[in-house]
Amino acid sequence: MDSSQLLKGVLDLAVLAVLAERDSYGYDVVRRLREAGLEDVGDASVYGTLRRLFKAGALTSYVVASDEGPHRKYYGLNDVGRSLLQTSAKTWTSFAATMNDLLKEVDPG
Amino acid sequence: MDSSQLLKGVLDLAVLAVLAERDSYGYDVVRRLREAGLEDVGDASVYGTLRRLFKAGALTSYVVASDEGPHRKYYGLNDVGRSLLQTSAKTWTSFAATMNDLLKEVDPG
DNA sequence: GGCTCTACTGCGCAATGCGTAGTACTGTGC
DNA sequence: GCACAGTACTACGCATTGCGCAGTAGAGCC
Repeated sequence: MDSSQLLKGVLDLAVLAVLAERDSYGYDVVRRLREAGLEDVGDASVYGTLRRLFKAGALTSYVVASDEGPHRKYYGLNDVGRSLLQTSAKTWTSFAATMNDLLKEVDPG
Repeated sequence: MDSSQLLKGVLDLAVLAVLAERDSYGYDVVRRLREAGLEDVGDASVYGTLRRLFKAGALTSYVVASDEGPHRKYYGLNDVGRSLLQTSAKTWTSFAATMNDLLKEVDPG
């Protein structure tokens, strides 16, 4: 199975999770997700997700000048985002539990 | 988050898992997935997945007449399917672990 | 001046789950 | 006999969303 498909519907959650820790900008979110283990995440996917979440009203946004390159567009969670994160996390956890249940009878050994 | 998106890339795995238990036909796979907790899975998605997996050479197929309705197209795992199931399960498990890691710092408690 | 790293945007594509309609067989109730 | 529900499958088109790639642009290094 192409692991990239697994991100569908979960990248939002992953992005919200890293933003919950602290405000961040696109390039940095990509780095942090990859460090967390999502090594194959595409940068365009993350930027797209940030834009989508912002458009959906879940994020605040502000621009900060940088010493080592172009300006950075920081994003942070607002109340909508925090609440979205909580409900999404619950949905994910319960879904993952269901899948693990389905799979446990499959264990090869 | 729309929980339907969570199925992306995972429905294959779920279908393979129920077929691993025993051979089954589309209508029955839908029922078993819903009983397992995937209540929102659409029937067309399952039929589509079965056709896709069959076309990919992961399933065998045979038709059986039924007493209580139209014929049933049974599907079962072959070697390719079993191996696909094993690798997909591993990929999923590791991915889920990564996500749980990301989320554990988010816990509202 | 060209190269790399940083940082973001936009375009179009591919995968896949879903809604809906359609076909068709069996059994039940009138 | 006929309408209807339950069973069982197929086909068409849509929406979502992650990705590849190209493009723009600033800062530092050679």
